[in-house]
Amino acid sequence: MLHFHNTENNRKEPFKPLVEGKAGLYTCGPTVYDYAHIGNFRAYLFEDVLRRYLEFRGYEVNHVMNLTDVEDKIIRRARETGKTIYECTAPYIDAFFEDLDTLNIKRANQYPRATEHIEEMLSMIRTLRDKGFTYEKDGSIYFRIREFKEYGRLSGVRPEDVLSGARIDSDEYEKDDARDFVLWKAKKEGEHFWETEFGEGRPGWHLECSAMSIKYLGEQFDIHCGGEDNIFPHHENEIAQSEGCSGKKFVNYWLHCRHLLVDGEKMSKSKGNFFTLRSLLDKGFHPMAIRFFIISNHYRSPLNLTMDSLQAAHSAWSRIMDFRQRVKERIASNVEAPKQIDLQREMDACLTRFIEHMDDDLDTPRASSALFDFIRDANKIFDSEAVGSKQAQEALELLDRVDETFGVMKEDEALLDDEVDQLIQERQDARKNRNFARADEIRDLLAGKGIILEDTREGVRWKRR
RNA sequence: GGCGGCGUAGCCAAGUGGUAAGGCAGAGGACUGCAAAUUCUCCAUCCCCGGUUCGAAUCCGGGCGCCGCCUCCA
Repeated sequence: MLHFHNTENNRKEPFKPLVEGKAGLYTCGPTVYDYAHIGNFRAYLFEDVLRRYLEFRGYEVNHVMNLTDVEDKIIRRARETGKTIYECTAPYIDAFFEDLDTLNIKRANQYPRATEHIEEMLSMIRTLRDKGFTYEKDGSIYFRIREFKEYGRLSGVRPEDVLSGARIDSDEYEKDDARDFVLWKAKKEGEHFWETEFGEGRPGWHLECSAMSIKYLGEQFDIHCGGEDNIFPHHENEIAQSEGCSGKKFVNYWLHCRHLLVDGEKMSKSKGNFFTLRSLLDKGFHPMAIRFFIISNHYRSPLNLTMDSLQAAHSAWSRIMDFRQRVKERIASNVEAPKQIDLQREMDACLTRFIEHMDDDLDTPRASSALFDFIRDANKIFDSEAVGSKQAQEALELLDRVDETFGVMKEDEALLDDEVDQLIQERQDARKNRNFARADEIRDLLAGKGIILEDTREGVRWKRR
């Protein structure tokens, strides 16, 4: 039985979807004013694993991720550069989707954009106004949290505590109460705006997620995710708005991932520990190693990224890929052999443990240990030469089954240029003639090009890096 | 100040009452022309102090240390 840790009550609960066999999933997406950083991708990877595992478990998932394409920083940049907000965000939207592909993140069913859902947001404001949740001040519309009795249900932040915080900053917009949040922001001079019944302005950030999730998933849906920093105030405010409108329970399961740290500290540009996916790739890290590093840690634990930990993840990932390669070679060899009962038992155990651990709030670290245990035991059996092609095929199917969720076993295009191909041939000839000096010379040369050679009984095998 | 989380081997990281998964790194052995890959062996008593219990990394209390949120930052 699948269980999730629900932020709302801080407990693990069995997952019961609203509709049998289906799962509605909303995940807070990027603000597209810059390249997403690796911390953002931790959240998207966690959500990808969640979505993949739900599908693995037979759920039909409707996954919606928003693109925040209008907010203060975007508007500021547009004003500074003289471009439209759409011109400012377009390149980063493209980059975002490229990065998703790089990390083998499955596409959501919908990527609604804030700018295309202004009407839905206005409609919510209208309803909230009619129900007495809002007030207007200087052209902006605010949500009065006092009117929503359950405010604080998700985060545990009690309204009366918010004010005691030392860092309340409300100088930009005047509110009745610093704890209230804005639904509609009056435009300032030179800013992008929409002409509406509430005046010229733009939507507040929290509103878009409520409007779009309700539009695509309904007033009630199963799962809503984001990074831990979204718990308060963003998701707390979403609940207030959404439930204020509908009068119904908005979301049944709130899942949040902890932050990714770099060298033990929160990423920030000023500390110089700020990485985009692209900058890590430039340092030579393999995208699948980055993916494995992130998904093989538990999503509710802080994750500390260091160059060493990425390197270690690469080694671990290589172990998986080396084994997979070995299995594929065995399949291709067309060897007949009686079925290995031991291997069958290990395969069954691997899948059983994998499911058991993933069912337990997506315990990917333990799920991966089930995989590694299998790889070790299977390698041992393969060493004995006792596995036939047919059973190797079954082993490959098991790996693929696991990878439906992990998504780390994406292979590189297996292309070698002619020069490298010739060098490998030349080295094989040299080895035959026992000219090991030349053979080693070539191996070192190729290593310098990032190509690693392994001499196996079946012949030479190569891989990158 | 308020809310929440964490502290397990050199590093990463599971494990929430019965005598510590897994990965990386390291040492040694097997295999190999040498490597690589693979495999075998070795490598912790769980921040500190009390308490509960037949029994605690796991529960309770108190410390110490670290982190996040309370700013439209996943």
